[in-house]
Formats: sequence, structure tokens, C-alpha cells
Amino acid sequence: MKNKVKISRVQVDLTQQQLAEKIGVTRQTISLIEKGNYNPTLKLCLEICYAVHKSLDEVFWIERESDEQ
Amino acid sequence: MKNKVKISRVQVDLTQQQLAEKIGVTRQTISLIEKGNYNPTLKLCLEICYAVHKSLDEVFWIERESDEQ
DNA sequence: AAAAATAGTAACATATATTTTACATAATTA
DNA sequence: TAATTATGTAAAATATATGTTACTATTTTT
Repeated sequence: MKNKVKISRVQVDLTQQQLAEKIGVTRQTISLIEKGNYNPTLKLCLEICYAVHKSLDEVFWIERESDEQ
Repeated sequence: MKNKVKISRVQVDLTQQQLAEKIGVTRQTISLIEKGNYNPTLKLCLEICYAVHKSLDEVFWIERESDEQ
């Protein structure tokens, strides 16, 4: 579940803690999402996008594995 | 949690059942997501997007409520 | 180098997404 | 019109996202 949360967060100069508070979520949740071992909820993805001023595609889009139908 | 799953699904001529099978999820889950009373997982959102050949922004983007910071 | 701030992670608890089973209704087709 | 297919929904079970607490490690600042 690779994503661009970390780079996007740094671009708007927020710490994990600050982003978490802004969104109303735990710092640990942000950390886990950034590490990529997580499958966050759409609502949370959207809130992250709003906080970093980017779109879903910009932060969370992943190209489909090419060999599946 | 408004979205464009239903219209996107119909555009590629899939029933809820067919989409669900393609994605490996239950028909009920698709139904609930389409009805909008649901907060699906990013992974599931992506799988839906792949199945209907659209991006996250096209299917799931919601403009931020204008009065929040 | 020490102190403070930031980030990674783990165990357990809780909330909720998703499944399973089942039934009802609407829409389509024979 | 009857039969079939597609969809809405509900209750209970299960899986998993997220919270809580706590400790460690890394990075930044003094």
C-alpha cells in the first residue's frame, strides 16, 4: 500500500503529530500509513488529502499490477 | 460518503454481482458503497477503480466542506 | 554531548468494514 | 403473467482499521 503521504506532509511542513491532530486521528495511524503497511479508510485518505492540499490520485493512486485482468 | 461507483459500474456494463466477483468482495459490500452509507477501504476503492477503468479522483473524490480549516 | 522533539513499533482494546445468511422488492426476460 | 435476475437491507459473526499506552530509536536543537 505504497503512497505519498510522507512527502506530501513534509511539503506542507507538518509533523506526523500535527497532521494527526489536524485530521483527528492518532500519530501512530499516520506513521503506519506512511510506512505503507496499512490500508486506510477512504474518509481518512480524503482528510489527509485536504490537509496536504492534494488529490486522492496525487497521494494514493497506485497503478494496477499489469498482469491481472 | 457520496461517490460515482454506480454510474461507473453501469458504464462498463457490470452488475453489482459481477463487479463484486471481479474484485473478490461481496455483492452487499458493493451495494452499500453505492448507496453511500459506507466508508470503504483504500484497497477496495482502488480495486473498484481498476474494474471500471477510472481513477480515484473520478470515482471517489469529494470536495472539502468549504467552512473547515 | 545532552535535551528535546520526532518517528517506529508492539500489545491489547475498541470501533467499524466486510462476510454470511436470509429475505424482500424491483426490474428484466421468457 | 410467471420466472428469473438484479438490487436493497438486516442481524449476527468475523476481520481488520484505529485508539491507547508505552517504550525505543532517530533526528534536531540547545
